[in-house]
Amino acid sequence: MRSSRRATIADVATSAGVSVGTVSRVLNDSPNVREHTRLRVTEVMKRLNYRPSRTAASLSRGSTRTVVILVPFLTRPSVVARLAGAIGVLDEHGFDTVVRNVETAGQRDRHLAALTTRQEADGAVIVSLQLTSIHLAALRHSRLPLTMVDSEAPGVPCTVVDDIKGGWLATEHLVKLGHRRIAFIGDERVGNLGFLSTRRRLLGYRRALDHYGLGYDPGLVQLGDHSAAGAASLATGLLGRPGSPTAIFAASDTQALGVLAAADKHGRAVPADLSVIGFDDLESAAQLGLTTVRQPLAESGARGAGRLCALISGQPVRPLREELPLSVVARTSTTTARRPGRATRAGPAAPCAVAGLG
Amino acid sequence: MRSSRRATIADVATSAGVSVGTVSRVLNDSPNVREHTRLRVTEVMKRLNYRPSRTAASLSRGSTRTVVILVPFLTRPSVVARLAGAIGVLDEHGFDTVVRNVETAGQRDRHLAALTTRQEADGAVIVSLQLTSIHLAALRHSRLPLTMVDSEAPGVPCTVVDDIKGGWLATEHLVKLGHRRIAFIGDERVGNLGFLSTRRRLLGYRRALDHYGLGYDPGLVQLGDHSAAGAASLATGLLGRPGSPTAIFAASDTQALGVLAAADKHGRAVPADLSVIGFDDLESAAQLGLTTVRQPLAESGARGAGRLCALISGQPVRPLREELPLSVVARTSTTTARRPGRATRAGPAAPCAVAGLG
DNA sequence: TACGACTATTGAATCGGTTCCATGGCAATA
DNA sequence: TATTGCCATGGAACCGATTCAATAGTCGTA
Repeated sequence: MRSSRRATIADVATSAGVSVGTVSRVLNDSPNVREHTRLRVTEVMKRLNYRPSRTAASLSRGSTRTVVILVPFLTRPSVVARLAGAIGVLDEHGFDTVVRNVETAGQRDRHLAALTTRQEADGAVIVSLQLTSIHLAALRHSRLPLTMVDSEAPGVPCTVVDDIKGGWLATEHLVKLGHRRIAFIGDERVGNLGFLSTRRRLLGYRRALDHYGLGYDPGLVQLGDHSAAGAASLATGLLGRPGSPTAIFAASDTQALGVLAAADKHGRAVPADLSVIGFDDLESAAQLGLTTVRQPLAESGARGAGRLCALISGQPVRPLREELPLSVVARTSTTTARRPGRATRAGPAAPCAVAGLG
Repeated sequence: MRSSRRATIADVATSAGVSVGTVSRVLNDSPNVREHTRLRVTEVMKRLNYRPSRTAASLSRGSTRTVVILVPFLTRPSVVARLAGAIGVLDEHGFDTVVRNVETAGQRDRHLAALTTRQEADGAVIVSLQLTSIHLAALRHSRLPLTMVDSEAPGVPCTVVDDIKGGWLATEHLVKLGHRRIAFIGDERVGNLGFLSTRRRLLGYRRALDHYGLGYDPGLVQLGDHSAAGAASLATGLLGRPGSPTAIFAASDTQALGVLAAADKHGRAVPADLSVIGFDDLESAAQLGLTTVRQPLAESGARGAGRLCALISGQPVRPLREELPLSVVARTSTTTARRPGRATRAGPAAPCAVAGLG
């Protein structure tokens, strides 16, 4: 009658009449085990309902085969896409992925502290979070293998896109369609959190306006929270007053969705009366016919994870800063601007799919 | 000159002139440490750049403070909502969450096997995955604390909704608006994976049709893949032929979104010419004015996680099977059916927000 | 027959904590 | 002053694997 406690490698060894070393070799598929021995051991393992302890293995091996990924605002579609890309690669490499979600500055600091003050994982991927120099110093000091995705820090391998260029591309797309009054709708950073990328897209927007000789009207730049609803109310504000824009660049597809809803509410047909361009190229963008700036979301996560695996196994990662491409995907939410005298009404102007704002 | 190897608890103990037991007590905030001693030890820890090993602690403590969550199709918004709910609760309880994503039957089996054949975590949450009796037997045999969310198995604490009732509610909503030709668009299960819930919603749909004396037309039931694009093409098929439905019930909001796009493409105004109801109540549903059957997604994950924590700490979880409520959220994508003679055109029929199908 | 080469296996040290038992010191009580 | 009890601490066993040096066994070859 076996005691109720779990069987250990020692129990298996005893029961099979071999040493623990041999059992360990069986567990790890070492070639140096006679077939006959291997069979006997596996059989005993089954009989004793033996389950090797990953913890014990980690301790003696000195590595956990676990990686932490730190993401802000897990539920945002763009974040999930990156996360899924990362988890897929890590899984292929035999790593478990611990996901830590950050929604407040407090959470961010707590999780970053955990990363540096405890020895928990073989490495970490940090997504879309900007680090202060204090955080960075602590991370460096901890010697934890680290990569970053969609944000960067000196000396840390990172995978990014050029958000300034992205802002430029979106704006340029609208300018070349003849738009002159182009608004920008984005999200504000709350509590020193949130995505830095909006700021950079805004910068690209301003540079493009400047480059094409269009004046910058601060009244056309509206920042709120990241939700579609937030963007919708900002757009409502823009569209409800005189001199409203003929085109809106939203800093994310999620916000562009809100803009579309607001346009609907105002009876502004898209794209005939209002052009809208987003950012990210989520699945729903394709679905809604939203013109957008595409960035490789899943791939960014995959690359960040892949580079971390390389780092952990001691391979060099180069280049330290890796930039993925952006491109405008033109769909049916943007078209040429109407001349002031309402001369042309160009481009496809399909009828309505959706009614009202929830 | 310290060697380059990490400082251990023994190093700290020696350097602070105390025993490892005392250092451990400091680490774990035991009250039985003199303030003076505590200070000295913490100071040495800082000086030596000491980072306690979570692995070693797990091994000697006998628990990992880690939980595995198994989810299918991580990128689906409904799944993410559940996941985020679960991670939030687990984090509050001090658990790390290892996320394993399942997209194929092979992955499912591999991950389930890992759960049962190795000792890796203190517990697991399984989301939306149907288990065979073999899986279940293995899980039982492994004695791993386990809860399920959005799927169930005998003897396992689970948190679910009544999908049959949900299907009924959606259909009833349409019937009561006067619709007689109501189509169902859902996703097929591929490779014995995918969500069982669609089947059950379809069942509810059939029962409601039957209850209200409407005949069942198999031609009005279309199953494809889960994507919005897939649903769009199914809807296109339905709308393009004679005797097309006046209302469509989509098994998820994602698919409803595709239906809306298809309606748009066909020049069918929603809701005037076609009513659409979805399922889940994602954020985008609210945004698009989509009528839908709401289920508490984040809460389901949170409850599954909470019940797992209780299970791990040895508390009883009751009831074993817990059902969360469903409700119809009426927005502007459904309205009363037009009489055959096109007499009335009731309900709000707002103009268009979006143009075309990507 | 003896030697070397190679393979399968043993046994013990090791990883870095937690926890329990024993102990010494100090204060309160008799 | 002796006894009781509590509190802070020391010391060692223990968690369950991996790994490495040492050993026993096998085979081929000179």
